[in-house]
Amino acid sequence: MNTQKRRKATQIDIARLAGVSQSTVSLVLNEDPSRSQIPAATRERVMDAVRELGYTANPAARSLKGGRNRLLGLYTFETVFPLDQRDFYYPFLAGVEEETAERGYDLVLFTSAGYDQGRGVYAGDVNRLKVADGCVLLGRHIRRDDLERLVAEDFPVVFVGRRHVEGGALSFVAADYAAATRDVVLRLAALGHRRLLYLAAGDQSEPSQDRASGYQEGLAEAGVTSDERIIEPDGLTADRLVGWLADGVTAIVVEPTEDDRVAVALQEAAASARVGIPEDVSVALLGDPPTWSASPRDWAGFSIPRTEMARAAVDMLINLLDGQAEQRTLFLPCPQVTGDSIAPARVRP
Amino acid sequence: MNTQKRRKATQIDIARLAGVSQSTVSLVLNEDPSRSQIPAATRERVMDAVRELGYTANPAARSLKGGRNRLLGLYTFETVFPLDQRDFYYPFLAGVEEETAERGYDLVLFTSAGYDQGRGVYAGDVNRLKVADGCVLLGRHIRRDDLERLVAEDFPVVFVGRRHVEGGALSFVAADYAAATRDVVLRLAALGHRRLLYLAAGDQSEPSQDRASGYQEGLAEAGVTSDERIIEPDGLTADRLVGWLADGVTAIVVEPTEDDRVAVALQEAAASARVGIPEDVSVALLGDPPTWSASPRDWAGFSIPRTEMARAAVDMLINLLDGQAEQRTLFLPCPQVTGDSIAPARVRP
DNA sequence: CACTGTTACTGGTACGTATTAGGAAGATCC
DNA sequence: GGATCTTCCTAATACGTACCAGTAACAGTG
Repeated sequence: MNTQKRRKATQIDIARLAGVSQSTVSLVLNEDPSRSQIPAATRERVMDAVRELGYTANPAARSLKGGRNRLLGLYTFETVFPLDQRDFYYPFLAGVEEETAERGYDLVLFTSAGYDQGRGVYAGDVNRLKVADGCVLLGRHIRRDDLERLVAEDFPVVFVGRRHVEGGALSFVAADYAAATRDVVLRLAALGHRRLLYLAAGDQSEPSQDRASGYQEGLAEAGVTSDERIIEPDGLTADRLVGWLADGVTAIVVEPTEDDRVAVALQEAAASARVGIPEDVSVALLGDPPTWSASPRDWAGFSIPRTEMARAAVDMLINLLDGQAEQRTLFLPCPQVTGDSIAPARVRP
Repeated sequence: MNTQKRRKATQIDIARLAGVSQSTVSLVLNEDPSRSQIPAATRERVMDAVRELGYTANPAARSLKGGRNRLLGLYTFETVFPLDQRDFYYPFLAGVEEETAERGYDLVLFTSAGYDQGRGVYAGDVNRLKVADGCVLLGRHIRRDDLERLVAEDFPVVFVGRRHVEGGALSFVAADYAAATRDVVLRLAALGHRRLLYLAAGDQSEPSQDRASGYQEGLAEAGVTSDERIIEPDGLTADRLVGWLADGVTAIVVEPTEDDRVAVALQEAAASARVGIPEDVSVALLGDPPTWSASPRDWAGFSIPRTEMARAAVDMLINLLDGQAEQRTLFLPCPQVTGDSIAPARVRP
């Protein structure tokens, strides 16, 4: 049946069998059949040979010729499949995968797993990502130096999320946290809240900055003058919650953290202090709610269009590759979520 | 700073910059540094040039030449990130990713997304997988023809799960469903059950076959002669359940399906018929329980070592690549799960 | 019959890498 | 001072494909 040597059939084998040249085989296989220069008879002969030998083109050779791989990279600064954070990453991954597939590319997964063993972006001064035509970047705990170096090398790269780099030329697709946060503040103001509390994560990442500036913007716009801004790492106790309410706070705006511990702690504090949400205090979440919470609820706030961000990033990357654009930044709107955790401010006695 | 022309640097560029030949560059990059023929001085010069130009090997050229990419493929016959099945696939993906990363490979994700648009393994006669050194395969709804073609081409491939192919030479890492199912039957027999009901999915996939044969084996070994084997697509009603019990069935063995509808339907039927599990009937699940069930419970049965399977598959694939083995099949044991859904058979009145 | 045009192909080369065979220069030995 | 051996490097080639330039054969035209 088959030859002993299991070498793969090449166009040359086809050519020999069909009694034509390799060039002719290539033409038959690639030329548009409708307006071809190859007559039907020859075409048939070649295709018969193709079928007989079970020929399939070698993509390596093909892309070697074309200069492109049709491979897109996905580099994550954290492990791609962290079981405890799957809900956070899943939509991003799904979006990247879908868009990549639709565009006819394949995806190379890079992880910084084993960074200490030299498996970051640069493995021994060599940029691993370069096996791909370009790369989508993702992750909360980024390495600034890696990013800067990538940008300096100007390897085509798009970050999912706003990230700033000294050189200044990092393309990204981000969620418009500023606008969404401002809108949350306006919603609360419209409900009569005049004294807000902002529970921030306390880091200086770009997403935090964007939310903070949107918050300020909202305060100014709504004419809400009173404002407490508190960085709360852990000690979010029932006592403190009660204290804030006594101070006149009627609504709390919570920035989500990686493990959502602030939101969860707040919920627990409220429960143990018998403070009703939203009866006694309104709570808005600046992002998606924790899905793994023991007592899930329908938080008001906004949601992050993760899948769309990822798809847009892939789209942008491919445009970069095609030379359609130099460097771009794109902000996607975050839909407001109505939820049931905010209510009109109670008239103070 | 950077060249205007954004062509990727090649070994020839390095060679020119370092004042050596392309061959020398290749030697420096590939030769084992310890016992190399290239003196340290030259080596340094070349490496400096490599760093300066940010050179990375072109994987297409490399694999065209027959060399290695350090890229492993992961081909899934379904989309990799289907949100509704995430719990099924997640452990596999995690296992593949971990093992791949640990071995110093990167992962290329191939998806059949848009199979209808001609994006299977063979997109227009091109075996896309070939950009990788080898490939791990995964999925429930496989395409036999694609598999056969892959095996015929003898591209290095390992399936996660037992799959049979006409040619007969498909390597795989599978869960030992037969042994695990036999053990489940023996457990039930030890509890005094003499009349079992087997709810099978009704397809002829290899996993189904393995479970079925293990079931028969268990029956024979335990001397349980009475046995009902029923294919139940949908109409699993409370009435039928009651009927089975009236017939003397004391235990039900359920084969999991993709959407776990059989298990869920059984649970609902039992609830509405006020049949207690395990008081009135014991139920064992031949696989992991549905995680998204409305009323989750601790099913007895066995669990599928998904992550281990995936890791073992990657390991096997790398061994194949290194020429350590020709073709291998490996069965991993499935740990029995005690659960609370089985109990001693009630003595019949 | 010389001419132009068309049809149906083929030769040759480039893509970037790995590898083999071998060459030039110097060192070592007698 | 030749012979032999090392050391360090290069030329050449192969991998499989795509595509350009070209050619041989033949048909049509005047």
